[in-house]
Amino acid sequence: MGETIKENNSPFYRLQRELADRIAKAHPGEKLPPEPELARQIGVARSTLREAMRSFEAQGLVLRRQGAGTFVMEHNGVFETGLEVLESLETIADRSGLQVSMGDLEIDEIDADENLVEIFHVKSSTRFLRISRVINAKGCPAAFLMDILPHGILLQEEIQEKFTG
Amino acid sequence: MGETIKENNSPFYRLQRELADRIAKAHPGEKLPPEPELARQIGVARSTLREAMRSFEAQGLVLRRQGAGTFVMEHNGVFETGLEVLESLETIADRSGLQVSMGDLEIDEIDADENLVEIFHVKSSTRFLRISRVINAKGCPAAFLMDILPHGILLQEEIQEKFTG
DNA sequence: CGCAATTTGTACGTATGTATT
DNA sequence: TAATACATACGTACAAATTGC
Repeated sequence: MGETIKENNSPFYRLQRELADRIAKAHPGEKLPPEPELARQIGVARSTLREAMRSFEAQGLVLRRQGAGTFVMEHNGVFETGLEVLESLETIADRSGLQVSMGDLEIDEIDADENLVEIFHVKSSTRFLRISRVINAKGCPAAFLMDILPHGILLQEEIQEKFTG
Repeated sequence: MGETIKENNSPFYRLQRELADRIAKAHPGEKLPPEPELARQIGVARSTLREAMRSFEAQGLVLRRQGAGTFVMEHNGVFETGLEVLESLETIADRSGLQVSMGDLEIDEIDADENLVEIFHVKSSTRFLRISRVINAKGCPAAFLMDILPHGILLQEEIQEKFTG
């Protein structure tokens, strides 16, 4: 009966371990292999890989840019300032006996509008990183938080471009 | 300032709106049609439907149980953690070792746009409180934070209904 | 209790669209 | 312009959990 136990060799579990390992070993800003190749290396379909990768993106561990690639996003410096909002929220929630959790997390890139250009003193072509998330209290959406950061803070490549240009 | 949240005309967004409509019209605890049938009704593939449904589950609007079905979880109660959230943002600055100071602070009221309607599941006429601020690190603007909170909506009645039913 | 139907979960493969380089 | 790479969408098959008989 129990001979052919269904171990955790399930593709899903192995996928997450494999991905977490590769992300952990990669340096911040490093680009992961293209999805088709990475999927082939791990031994899963690309659509399956994307399902797993989606959760990593939701955790803010990677940034996927269409046409560019998937980049490792180790939190560093100012970047955590925004996300630490969540921790402090939980601290407050514990005091008041509320249950607070983070709902939808969306990370994308935007072009600087007038306000951002004025605030950060950058050119209008500058790309910004936007982190949007919903804070749920007792299962209900209670707040919508949005952080906008200069994209260069996270990707060292663009920092160099900034200095050259 | 212009709407910096999102401008989305993609067909995927239309599917989300279709789903949001179905969920809105359903009563709390009601069971949605099976995925294959619901996908057929809307006119998309089941896998596509699931992609959209995933975000709704992440927001706590629906509960999906394998083997059982997808149930509407629309508890609409939101309470007043707003002010505490604001104070917590200042706490973050103190906690991080960075020399962080708050720059421009702007507090105003806005009408819910499509995104907020979808996130908080409220009517489009609902007013929200928006707090915008600039965080300065090392003398330079490092982040732009925006918090959007419901403006005094509280319905605990429906929460109790959930426990009774 | 077992068994089968129902329903969501997982995985794959293919094709096409869109953004980036 | 062309190649690259992620995004979207569809369809299929099977696995796993739930429900009801």
